[in-house]
Amino acid sequence: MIISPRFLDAPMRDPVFPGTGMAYHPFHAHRPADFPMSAFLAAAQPSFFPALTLPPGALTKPIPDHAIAGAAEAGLHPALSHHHQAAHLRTLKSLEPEEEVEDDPKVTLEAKDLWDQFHKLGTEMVITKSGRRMFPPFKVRINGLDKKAKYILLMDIVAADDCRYKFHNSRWMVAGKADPEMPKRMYIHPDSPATGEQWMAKPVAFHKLKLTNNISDKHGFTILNSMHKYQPRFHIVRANDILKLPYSTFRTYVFPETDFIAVTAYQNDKITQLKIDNNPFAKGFRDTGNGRREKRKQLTLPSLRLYEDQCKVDRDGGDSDASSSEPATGRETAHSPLGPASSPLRFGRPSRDEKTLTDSEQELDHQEERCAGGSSPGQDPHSPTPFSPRGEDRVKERPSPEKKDDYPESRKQSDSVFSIRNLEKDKSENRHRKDAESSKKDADCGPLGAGKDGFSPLMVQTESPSHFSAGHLQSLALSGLPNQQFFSPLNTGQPLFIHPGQFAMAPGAFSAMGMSHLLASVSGAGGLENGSLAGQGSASTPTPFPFHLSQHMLASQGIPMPTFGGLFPYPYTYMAAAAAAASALPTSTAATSLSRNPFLSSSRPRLRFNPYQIPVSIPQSTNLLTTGLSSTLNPGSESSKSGSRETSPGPEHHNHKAGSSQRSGSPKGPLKESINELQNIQRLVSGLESQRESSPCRDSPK
Amino acid sequence: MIISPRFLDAPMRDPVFPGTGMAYHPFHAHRPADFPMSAFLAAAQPSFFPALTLPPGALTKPIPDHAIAGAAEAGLHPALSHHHQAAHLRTLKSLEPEEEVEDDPKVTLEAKDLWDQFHKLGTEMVITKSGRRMFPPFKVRINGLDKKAKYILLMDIVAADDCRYKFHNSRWMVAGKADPEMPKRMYIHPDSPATGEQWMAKPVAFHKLKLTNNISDKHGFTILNSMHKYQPRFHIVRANDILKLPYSTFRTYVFPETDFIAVTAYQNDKITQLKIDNNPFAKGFRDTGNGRREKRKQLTLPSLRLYEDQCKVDRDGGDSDASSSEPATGRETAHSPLGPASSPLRFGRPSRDEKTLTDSEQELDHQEERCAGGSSPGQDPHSPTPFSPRGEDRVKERPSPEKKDDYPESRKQSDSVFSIRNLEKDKSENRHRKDAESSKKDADCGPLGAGKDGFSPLMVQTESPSHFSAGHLQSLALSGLPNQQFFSPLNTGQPLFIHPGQFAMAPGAFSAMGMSHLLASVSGAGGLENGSLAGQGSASTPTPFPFHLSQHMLASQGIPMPTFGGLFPYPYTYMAAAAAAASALPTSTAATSLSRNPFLSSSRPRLRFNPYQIPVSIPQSTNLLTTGLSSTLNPGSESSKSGSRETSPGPEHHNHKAGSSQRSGSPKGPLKESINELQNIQRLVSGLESQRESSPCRDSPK
DNA sequence: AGTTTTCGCACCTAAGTGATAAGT
DNA sequence: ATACTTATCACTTAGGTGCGAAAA
Repeated sequence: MIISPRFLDAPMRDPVFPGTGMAYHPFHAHRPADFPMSAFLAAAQPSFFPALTLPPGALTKPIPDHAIAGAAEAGLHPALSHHHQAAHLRTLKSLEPEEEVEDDPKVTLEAKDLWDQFHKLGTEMVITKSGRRMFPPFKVRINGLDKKAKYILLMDIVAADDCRYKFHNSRWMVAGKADPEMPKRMYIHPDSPATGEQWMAKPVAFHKLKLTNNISDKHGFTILNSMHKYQPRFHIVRANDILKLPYSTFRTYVFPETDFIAVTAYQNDKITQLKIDNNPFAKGFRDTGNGRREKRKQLTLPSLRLYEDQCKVDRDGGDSDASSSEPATGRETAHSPLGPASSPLRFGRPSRDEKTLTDSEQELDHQEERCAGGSSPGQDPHSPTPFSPRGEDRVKERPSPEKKDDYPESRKQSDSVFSIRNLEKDKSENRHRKDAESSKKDADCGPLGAGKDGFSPLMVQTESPSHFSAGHLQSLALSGLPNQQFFSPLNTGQPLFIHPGQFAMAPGAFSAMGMSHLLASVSGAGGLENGSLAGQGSASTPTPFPFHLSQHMLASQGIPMPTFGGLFPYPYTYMAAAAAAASALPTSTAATSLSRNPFLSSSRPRLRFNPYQIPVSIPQSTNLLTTGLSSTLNPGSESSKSGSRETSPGPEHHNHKAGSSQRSGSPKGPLKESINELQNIQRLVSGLESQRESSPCRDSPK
Repeated sequence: MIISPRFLDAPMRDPVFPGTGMAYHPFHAHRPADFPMSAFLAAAQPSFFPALTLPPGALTKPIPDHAIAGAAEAGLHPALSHHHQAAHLRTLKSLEPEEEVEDDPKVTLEAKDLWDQFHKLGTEMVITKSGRRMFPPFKVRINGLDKKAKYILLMDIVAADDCRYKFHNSRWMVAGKADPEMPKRMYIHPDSPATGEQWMAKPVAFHKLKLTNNISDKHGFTILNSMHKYQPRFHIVRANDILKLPYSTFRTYVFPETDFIAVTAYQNDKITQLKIDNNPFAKGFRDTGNGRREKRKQLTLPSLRLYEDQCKVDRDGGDSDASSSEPATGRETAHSPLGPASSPLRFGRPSRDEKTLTDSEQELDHQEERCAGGSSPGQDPHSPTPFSPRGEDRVKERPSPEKKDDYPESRKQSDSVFSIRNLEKDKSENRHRKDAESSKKDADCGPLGAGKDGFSPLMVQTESPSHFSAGHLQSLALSGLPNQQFFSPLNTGQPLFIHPGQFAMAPGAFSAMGMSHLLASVSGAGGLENGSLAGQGSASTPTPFPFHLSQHMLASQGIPMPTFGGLFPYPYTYMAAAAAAASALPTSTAATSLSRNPFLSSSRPRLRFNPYQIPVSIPQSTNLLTTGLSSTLNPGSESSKSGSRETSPGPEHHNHKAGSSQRSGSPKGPLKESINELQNIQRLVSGLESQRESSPCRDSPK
């Protein structure tokens, strides 16, 4: 009743793309044409649209016949899609309907070296009332999509743990339990939906996503709690319409090096300086003898390669999310002849810093400390050097700080992918990197050593049957790659029990280009607020209850839902909460994707889910479920190895702190039951035990 | 053989929306699901997308059930689109599939008064190598769409006549025959496709369209010839996918007051000053006692209401085409509580300046002069006053120059529509407006009198059967509203024989939001390049030949096709060239829509067409066909009256210079034949004689 | 008293604008 | 020399940054 066993005993296919370190997820699902459509809202109005841009040369390639297929997908009758191809002009393959080509997305983080530099220091992101961008821009390069299929790309930011932090004695410390979560919002990339070919053409940037601490934000910005740690996530959904989002498979990627602590004012001067040195908009604060830079001191590092220098290479083909004002952050597209200026090191054979997994797990008992240390190693000494040399060797060459020449490397996406493969295979080594050496020194080594630590995205793929019972909670395993000082797997097992309707989009995203309908909400099964778990009652039936959103505003970035509770007085089917993150997957290579877990990666049937929580009565309760199933890969586990867990709960992982189950704060009476149900499901799905009752953060460790 | 008679004797429905002056075009066409898809290209890549923005509050309205219908349109099975509506939440109407609701688009030009001010002086648009926006931004307000249906909105700029101009003695003079046309590009509004509701929510702006004189432009900008006169056109296409564009019905609207002469440097100081005074980006050049403004002299008009003042009212809900950098041009949206600051006068009962038609026609022999006078009345004295008072009376009141208060007026779109109706009925009057009084005086009166001259858009609607033979050339009649000094009907009968594939979009428009496929080209029938007219041979058969575009680049604004010729070595079916413009329609009110012509406006079968030329071997030859059928409304002709022309050639119009048939420069040997064929077709279709062999512009009249 | 948040500010990028002077 | 074109410039809007003082 809780969960159909078919999800568990489905035959598993090779979950791992051979040698890539990326999850291999053949996609055969047909567009859910036969899926009951339920509650969808489409009231967006075109407005204020910065226009979309296609880079020169985008169409230069021979005409893809998939265009035709695409036409069919777009609503044309397939039979009408291909006629009389001018044979002499055709440079393309076949005219057959070409149904549902399998895809196998491989995602790499752009500017990984920059992210690593920040991560070493404990990344901080300023959140303001008016909304603030993330500075190291979240940008990914994608491969392995079905060129003809349409995809919707999304991003969200979830709590990385259950702690509140404070910056004390120049380092981040846990300062208690997390505050109530803010309403979650899913940011839909404004280009969505677009074809795989389009997405793969250049790095996909999410510059338009803005962070705010304004709980009553009306722009659709992502609302965060200051002094809390967060983990951005990236989702790929194969769907040609936003309306299908709730019923589609989400493939989720997590890059542990992109976690950060939200702040209203920078705490760590090194972070500040790193931002100033790399963010072109902060150029005015650089120590270029202009005076007036008191606070900056000696932090400026002469040899530090500035991020903006890497960028600006590709002026023409901006990033896909680039808006008019994204000076340098989006410049290193592979599309450009100069190629992505972003982390060249990143593409080299990744140094294998894997295996830290085991070590990380051993740190379980230091929960609080780990919470703090995870992102603020500013003071911690781990020598980063050991790895960089090797990685560099395999790469063309270590690019000079002043490089603009990463073109050769950037151009080869295959290279980057390849590096990932190697990563996967090298996981036997475990290296501890000295965390940032204080002040300038660490900055120097950053681009080199830090650039190629073995971080890889963790991937989770779920497929939600429309009548998904209870919701399969999946945990997003974070590849807690022991980059340098990777304290331990993050408690990324954030409760992902978010209202499915919480989608946010870039300005205008919904209104135009096929996104015209506003997905105000999605249907959910079972009335959670009534105390019944979604998986029960109507939840198990494929008859979702459509519901209308009485959304109060349409923001430039999305459709913020009013806070949970009271908004959805009627029962609805939720597809499933996405995986709360499993605790960090220590193996860097294996960490690339949760899908390696045979269970999760089984190509079909997959789980569909909305990576959000089921709406609950009160905002605080949104985090009811902490994923007990931190389906982390065992250290050193090979892709093939993961297959052993197929239908059984699988090997429990040792990371105790993985999913912190149900926060004490939120679960209400009736919800408890639901939670238990969900947890059971989780266990089944993930094959991991979900015990952890206590919050990982007892209180301030100090 | 040339053209199927069914187009001619189709029963006509009331072509005119009662009292609106707008064409009434009931739309029952089903999305061409059964239309043979042929050559389509879909290779766009997401890139550099300024994000789209949805204004806060866009979703505030009750959830539209059409959202569901929209979902069905988007590719979902209709049967699956509506389920279990949560009755208690539903504020909407019915759940029925709601198929194909008729629409009746009414389009009004935004900031008409500003346009009029410029037009009086002879609008000049700077074109640069790097691309330049139009200053009075082309912006329209739309009504009467099917809220649930999806539409693609387009804009293009076609030659207004066949002349080359020079600015001599402070006035524009014809200086010979037009230079070879540049490759045409169709600009697709980046928000396309979007629902009628979305388009109607606020004025639709085309700010992102850029003009250039760089023939090798790689951005997709619209390429124009300097010193030539052009006429922007606006198109509404009911289609939910760009791929269907070539097979869809184009409803074309022409606003005569938006014509302009392309220049590389301003010639008329008054134009310069008007731009400076109204364009916020040129604020730095205003005579605000800053000194350094030598050339500006006394042109600054104290009482002149600045365009930018009108704008800025609606900060939040930007225009639909507004990008990040569109300071003031797109601010007067009706969406805003303050309402559109744009021409309030425009909405009043339009003054009936009609009837000038006859007069204009009488000026036929002064072709050269008319060419010149049409847009450069700077020196010509025609008293504008006669009309303005009346128009003002009907309007609320003449807004004060410093008004910000047009909110009350702007808010009532119904008003604007109503005014148009009146316009239509008032066409019996013909008024000559004094052209701009020289220097400041005219500027003063501009906002008043000029603001409400009877300009209305001309509308042409065609429906192209996929197997459209030869192509039905339709002429776009320009309502040569004798605003002030409307010299005469413009030779808007520009050859619209453009390659159907010449579409340009705003940056990224193609890549995302459902526009992901790039429409690189469309199919055409018959091998034009082979010397056979499209209407012949395969043209008459419904089997279009798909062809692939070997386009060399994808520009930010579109997919520029390589210049005509050599690109499409294979035969293809072209849908039909859109109307070359009929010469000016003197009647202002009648001019609102060509559809009033019974022939053109017959609701079904309508003609489908691509408002572009069939590709020809050489760029110059693109203008092979000058529309012989300048289907202009006869002066004072009522909508019902136009019905007489239905199948017969109809009353020939007196405007000799209307369609200048085949330019001497381009037509090559084999093309000649095709041209003749097309001309014949034109005659049949338009019921107008297409004689005029000689170019309207003999040479410099002076 | 200490920490965190807010606000205005100066400084930046990005891009639209006409003037000007130099080309053609 | 004329007439038009081009590049550079100063100036603008719009918006992203961190600073620093003030507020909470």
